Amino acid sequence: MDGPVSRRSVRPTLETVAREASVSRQTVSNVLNAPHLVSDGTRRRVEAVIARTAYRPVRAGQTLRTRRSYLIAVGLATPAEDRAEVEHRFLHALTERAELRGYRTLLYTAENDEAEIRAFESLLSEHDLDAFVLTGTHIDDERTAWLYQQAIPFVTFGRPWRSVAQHSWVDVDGASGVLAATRHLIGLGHRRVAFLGWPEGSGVGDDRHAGWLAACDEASLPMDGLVVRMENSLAEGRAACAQLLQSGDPPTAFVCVSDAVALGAWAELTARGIQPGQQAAVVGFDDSAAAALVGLSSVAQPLGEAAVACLDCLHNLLEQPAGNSSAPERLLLDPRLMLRGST
Amino acid sequence: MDGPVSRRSVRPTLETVAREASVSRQTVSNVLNAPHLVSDGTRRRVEAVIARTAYRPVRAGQTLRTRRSYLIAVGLATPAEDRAEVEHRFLHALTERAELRGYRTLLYTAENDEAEIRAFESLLSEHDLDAFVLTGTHIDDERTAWLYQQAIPFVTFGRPWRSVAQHSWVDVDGASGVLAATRHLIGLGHRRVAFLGWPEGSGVGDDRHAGWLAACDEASLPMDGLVVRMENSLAEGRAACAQLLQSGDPPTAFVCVSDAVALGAWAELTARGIQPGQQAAVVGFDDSAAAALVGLSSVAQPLGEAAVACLDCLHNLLEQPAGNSSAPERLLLDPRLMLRGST
DNA sequence: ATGAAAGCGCTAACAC
DNA sequence: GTGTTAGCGCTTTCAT
Repeated sequence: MDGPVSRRSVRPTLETVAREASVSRQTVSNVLNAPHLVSDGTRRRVEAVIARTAYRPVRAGQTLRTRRSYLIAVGLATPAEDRAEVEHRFLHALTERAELRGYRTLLYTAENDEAEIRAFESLLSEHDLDAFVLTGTHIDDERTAWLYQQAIPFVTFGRPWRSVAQHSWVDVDGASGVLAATRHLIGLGHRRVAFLGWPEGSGVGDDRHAGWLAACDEASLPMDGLVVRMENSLAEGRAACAQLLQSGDPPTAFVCVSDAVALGAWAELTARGIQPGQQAAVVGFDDSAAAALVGLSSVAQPLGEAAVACLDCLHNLLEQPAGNSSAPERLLLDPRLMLRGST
Repeated sequence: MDGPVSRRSVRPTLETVAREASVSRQTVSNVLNAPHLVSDGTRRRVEAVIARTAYRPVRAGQTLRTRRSYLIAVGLATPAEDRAEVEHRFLHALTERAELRGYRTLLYTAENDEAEIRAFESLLSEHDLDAFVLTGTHIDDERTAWLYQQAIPFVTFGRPWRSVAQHSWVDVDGASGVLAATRHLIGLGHRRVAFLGWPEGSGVGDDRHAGWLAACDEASLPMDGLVVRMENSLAEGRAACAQLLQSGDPPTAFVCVSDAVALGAWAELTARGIQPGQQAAVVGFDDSAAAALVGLSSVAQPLGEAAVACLDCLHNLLEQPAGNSSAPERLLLDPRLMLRGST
């Protein structure tokens, strides 16, 4: 096998291509960026040289000139046991689709809003980032306010919760997902359907709760004493399930705000010898690997679609003729109910 | 609140700073990149102006001149239920630590070696990537061969398995992790300790198997009929556990090659009314969220350390005076046994 | 120790 | 439709 060899052997530039095709550098540039300005003959001749020499424009030159980097920044959430999977799948879809459009995704980390804004500043001034994709939107989000104020292109995966900033966003309709799940359980004959949720006040949690509410309401099912709120953990989900089972008229189905909580309920049922899917039903949210592993039905977010939608939003912001800023887009995607053994 | 405002208001350049500090652009550049060449007085004066104007060098200019982008590319694995968590934690640590050293991480995706090499090419020629971090090394890895042949700086998280390419790598000592786990079980009094592993031939799986082998060997414990090999899934782990339990002299402990397999064993034991941690023991590998959720003991990879080590390797490759390529580094990190209820 | 000149690769603006 | 000129922000080289 050959040993290492310098990779700097031949590196065609615009100049090289121009010379070989007997045109000016500008014409080569036009073939690439504004082909309609070039006559067919010239265009083909230049394209042939480009293909033969495997010429590729150097981004740094373009960036220096145009202030566009074709780089999109994405924040990487601090590893909290629960978010990793969703984050990973979204990121993968986003990166893969961005590549198709000639963009690359750049990662950054930040512990809080303030740190994230500092990250924006340095990303912007150093690498001329074209746009940002934010996740984990929350009430009083300083990040979106800052970006909006600076007129920097961005989109959030997660709708704004009481935000002053006008911006494009993409989100998954949690209420609709939970509604579908609850309806399914009701259709199966369940008449006492419990909801294991997060404490009130988190936009996402309240949204999912609303879906359960709507389903029970439309079927005129009881709701009193069937809601338990807790932090997001298996242990708490398990305890909540136990608590409900001990009540006089226990539920037969458990709709859960997350897979962690649902797995807790699942564990409690199993421990009591109650087979999920037979004598009782459980549904989670997020379609995690663990859910698939134990056969837990769960509401799956369309992460690939969400990523594409985010890129569409950015496209509209970035490829817009300057000054002509169109209205922000809002897109709510429907999740999909993944049915497994637990229902 | 104020409406959006153009962010192009003031953008100090070297020129700006030079003028305000009454020095040449070159001196400002030296203050930043070679402070020892500048007299104390001048340096302080220039630094003051830099601070006041919040000047930051534009990477595109530097990159154009020096062919260094301060960008490190990392491949994002295709979402396979199992890898997401490890990948996410490694990526987070890598990005966070890279930022501290003035580097940013750029993501790319690729379905296979060939596609990944094409990604290298375009990343290199377009964005002048400084280095690559690869994961998921495997036998006959074309990626490392290519990078090595092109003399491009890179490091792998995962040791080379029969590779011709000489390169720096960082890996976690799976054998040592499983050895520690098995020893722990033996110390607890278990005399028939089973190993649930992957099919032979995967470097990683064989490595972990070797740890179990060594522990049983040193304690003169039986090994015959105590190994079951399977694909990585909960279902197969469960079946394997059931199969072993039905044998004449069933094992009392199960050392597993992954959390997925271990969770399968855990599920089978629970279903049979055998309490993991009481009448039987189970240990997994990777310290996944699911393991923490159900109280499964597991071997945890030191992902943060691994990320730092990868960056150290890259540092040595990148900051090296040209031509003076030091020998590749190899680093095997010890994992940590996370003890929970299942043992 | 500091400054001046040149040029990295590219495209905007304008001339023809 | 094509070429010429200028310059994006930075660092290398060389002169002082």
